[in-house]
Amino acid sequence: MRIPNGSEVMKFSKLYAPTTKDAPKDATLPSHQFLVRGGFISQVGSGLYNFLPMGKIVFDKIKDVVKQEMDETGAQEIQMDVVTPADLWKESGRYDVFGKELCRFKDRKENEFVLGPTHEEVVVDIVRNRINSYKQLPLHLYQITTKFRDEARPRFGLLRCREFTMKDGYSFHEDEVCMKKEFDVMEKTYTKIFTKLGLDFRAVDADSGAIGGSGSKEFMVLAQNGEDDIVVCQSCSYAANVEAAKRAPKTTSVEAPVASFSKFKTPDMKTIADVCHFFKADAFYSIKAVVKKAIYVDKEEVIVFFVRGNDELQEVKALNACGALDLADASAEELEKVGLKAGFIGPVGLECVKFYIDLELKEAKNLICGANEVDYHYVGVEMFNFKEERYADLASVQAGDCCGCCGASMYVTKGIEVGHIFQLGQKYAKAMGATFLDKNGKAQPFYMGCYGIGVSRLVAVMIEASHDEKGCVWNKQTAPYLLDIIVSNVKDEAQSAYAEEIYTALKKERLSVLLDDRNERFGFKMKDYELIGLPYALIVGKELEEGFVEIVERKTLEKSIVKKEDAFSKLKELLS
RNA sequence: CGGGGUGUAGCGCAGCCUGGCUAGCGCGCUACCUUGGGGUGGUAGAGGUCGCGUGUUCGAAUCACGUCACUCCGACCA
Repeated sequence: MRIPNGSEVMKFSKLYAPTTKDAPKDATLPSHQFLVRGGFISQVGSGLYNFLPMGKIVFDKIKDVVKQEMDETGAQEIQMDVVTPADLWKESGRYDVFGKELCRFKDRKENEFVLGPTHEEVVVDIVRNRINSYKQLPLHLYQITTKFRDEARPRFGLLRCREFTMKDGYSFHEDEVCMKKEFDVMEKTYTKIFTKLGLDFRAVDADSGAIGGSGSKEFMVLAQNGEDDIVVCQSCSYAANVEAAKRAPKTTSVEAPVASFSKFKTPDMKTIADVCHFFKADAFYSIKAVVKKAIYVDKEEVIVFFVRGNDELQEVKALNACGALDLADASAEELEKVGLKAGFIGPVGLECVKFYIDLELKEAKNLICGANEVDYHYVGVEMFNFKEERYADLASVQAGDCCGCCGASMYVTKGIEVGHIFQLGQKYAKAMGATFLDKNGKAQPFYMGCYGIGVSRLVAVMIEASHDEKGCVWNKQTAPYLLDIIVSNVKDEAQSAYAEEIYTALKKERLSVLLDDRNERFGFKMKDYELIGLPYALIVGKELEEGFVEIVERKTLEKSIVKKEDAFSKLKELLS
């Protein structure tokens, strides 16, 4: 039963929480195992999960935190349809761009629809022709609803589902300054939300992917099992997703292989290691060629990306540089077809394909690179005379690289994305013809921002961030109940009566408690308690005869013995 | 999308290679007894279109082909 302040009380004998000893065999992550074993969620199909009663309570609690903070900023909650006419997606141009993750279908009249993976198009449709003056701006609308993305490979339980719940907000502004202001408000708001949830997180610079726009920041919960690599500075506050990370230009103390420009025979030396060994040069002074097949809406094209020999290509950066929809590995045949000599590719004199060069190679000297001729390399290469547009940030920042802000060493860690905020600019408003009249009476496309939080994912993140080998360790903010009253032996009337009494008293105080009144053995109930992981337990057992009960803290599993008449006030203090 | 694997009771699995008794085991479930501070012990039970389809065969969970679902590694992923 849900009592008025939003907390819950329940008797375990009535609770639908099918706990199990065994986890599904595909559950590899703690959050997946414990949420299934603890009876919070159940899988219904690939990437599709049901929320059982306790999972639903946790979900609602997280949702409440998000909603409260959003409302605080003046954003207004709405609800958009999950089913969206495909025409809107064609208008924005994303119908072709979004790829197979966008689930498309037709109704009985053969009209095309999509299941919304995000709602920029719909929200623009909501405001266009209705907001028509700068006087009506800014405006921020948000929703907390179902999204569907047909993931290529759903996995990790709630962390990578096909159907999931997200809080997505969209703001409209008359100019960039106002948009940026809201962006900052959202950064602060998200910080409040994740702090309230008790998570260890960082706001990091990010790539904006298929959503588009210029500035974007991701909120990453630091967790070993994260899917994203984050670059973090050891000394200053700089942190970024590796897809967008910047660094101070790489340097080396190793002496340069000074030489005048010339061509050398390098038989069968196809790797950086081979070539550098041959010339006795550090890989820093070589140029690595990475060949990719870029996929565009209407064509495919082989493109070469050049980075330093001791760097790696960052694929997302490469993708952004060439503006393709996707990059795939190029096959040996494809290289041959366009005239590339695998193992001997270099930027000098390269004319048969489009290519990009990492920014850090600009104006570099004394380099070694392929001569675009089998078994030959150039030495003494100087990077001049390439067109400006050839240069782009392409290299992947690695652990040990120096921070671009303060120069200190940076390290790489794993994170789980729980929020992402974007400055969209006029991208969608322009594409969809959504304008307002500015102060000068001129029609302008809206400036937009968009802000997402993975609400259902957070249910799993809470556990990923807080568990032990026995099960979940919920904090008070998100626990399904705050306390489990464990009756050691329900056949002992004194124990049952005492437990019932304290349960009723706490219920009156509107504290969220669970009473384990099941006719099960003590060990069985304790295992369930530890698995479910409520913040506290009250054990009503054999010491009751002597006038004592025990309070257990889940986090430490420490037990403290208290007099039975002191338990109520002690618990009231702990749970409030 | 590329490469593997699996599908037999609610869950976890054996049986399949080498076709043939009534398809088993553990956990869970039901009833009774037992026990009552760490998933107690016992007795008796219930529960299965062997994913689906076609084929081979006297006979298919077992072999072949097809199909669907789930899943693992990788790629991908607001």
